[in-house]
Amino acid sequence: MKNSAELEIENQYCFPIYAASRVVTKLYTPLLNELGLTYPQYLTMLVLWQYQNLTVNDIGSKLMLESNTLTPLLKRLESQGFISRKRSSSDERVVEISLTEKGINLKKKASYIPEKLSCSISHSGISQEEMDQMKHTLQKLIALTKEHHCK
Amino acid sequence: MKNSAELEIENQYCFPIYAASRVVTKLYTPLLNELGLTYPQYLTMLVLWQYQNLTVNDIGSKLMLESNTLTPLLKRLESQGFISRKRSSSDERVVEISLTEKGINLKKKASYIPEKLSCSISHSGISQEEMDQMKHTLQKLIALTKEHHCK
DNA sequence: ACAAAATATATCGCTTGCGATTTAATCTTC
DNA sequence: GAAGATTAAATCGCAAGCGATATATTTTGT
Repeated sequence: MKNSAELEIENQYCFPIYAASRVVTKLYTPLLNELGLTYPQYLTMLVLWQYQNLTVNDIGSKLMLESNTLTPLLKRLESQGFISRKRSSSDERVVEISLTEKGINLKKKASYIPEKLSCSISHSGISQEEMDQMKHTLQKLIALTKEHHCK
Repeated sequence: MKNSAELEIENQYCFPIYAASRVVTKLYTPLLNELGLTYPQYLTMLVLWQYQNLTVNDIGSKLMLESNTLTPLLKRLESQGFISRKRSSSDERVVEISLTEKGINLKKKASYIPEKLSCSISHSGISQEEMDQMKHTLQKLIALTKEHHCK
């Protein structure tokens, strides 16, 4: 079997993104367990804390998720009592998501999470500058969604 | 509601990793569909093409996955005829994974994938240097798995 | 005004990913 | 060499994630 370096796992550029994504989720997990949230649920709460009232589509465009993922996730947040879901009266296709009192209060409990996470990350020896640079590069990658393909 | 910048989605450092990971998977998907593989299955095949014979644990340590994820995935690769699974005779706890003829042949069909992907990525305007830098940072993050926590 | 297109959400079926536990085999230690 | 610890896979249950499709509503074009 030919040994092509391009197919070696160590030479993959995308594998570290996949692996790091799972590592990050695991860093969040113990913190989020205390709030009763998963990581995608936490991201959803983040945008709701920031914008208060959003439609399913609004949330989806901020998180790059669609209704096939969000609808069940939002139903779980609803059954936990953090949000409420209501059909818009002006457009019956739209479901408006809003925070309940319990959902609003959760923000206080979540406020220390970013700090805890930066603490964890600082142990990896990644500087703020490095983190900013990485974020910038990742955002270029993310922008690829809106485009074309190579044949 | 207090508006703490740290909880704003745009200021999250980990969200881009999560989002980029899904973007990358979507870039691979049309290419891998032609081979009949998913992205995690492709990663598994990569390490098998490189090392030929590995145990479930070996694959897991290279991909940072455990048997609860790998066992079903490997059974799917087996039912597709790409690999075979056999209990080790020297240690009956161990399952040895090896490539079938069909699995070996798949490597040829996969050989053009890295090139196609770099083509896609080059459209994002990310330089090779930038990609290397990002990989390096991500690997530091990944190394956090092996550690400690912040209280 | 009415048919067709577009839009928003939901549903279905499948694969991943993982925490927790189980089962079976091997290793340690006495 | 038997008891207890360790190890390797597998199993279970659940939440994501997503392609494909369905359903309902609104918009558009004529």
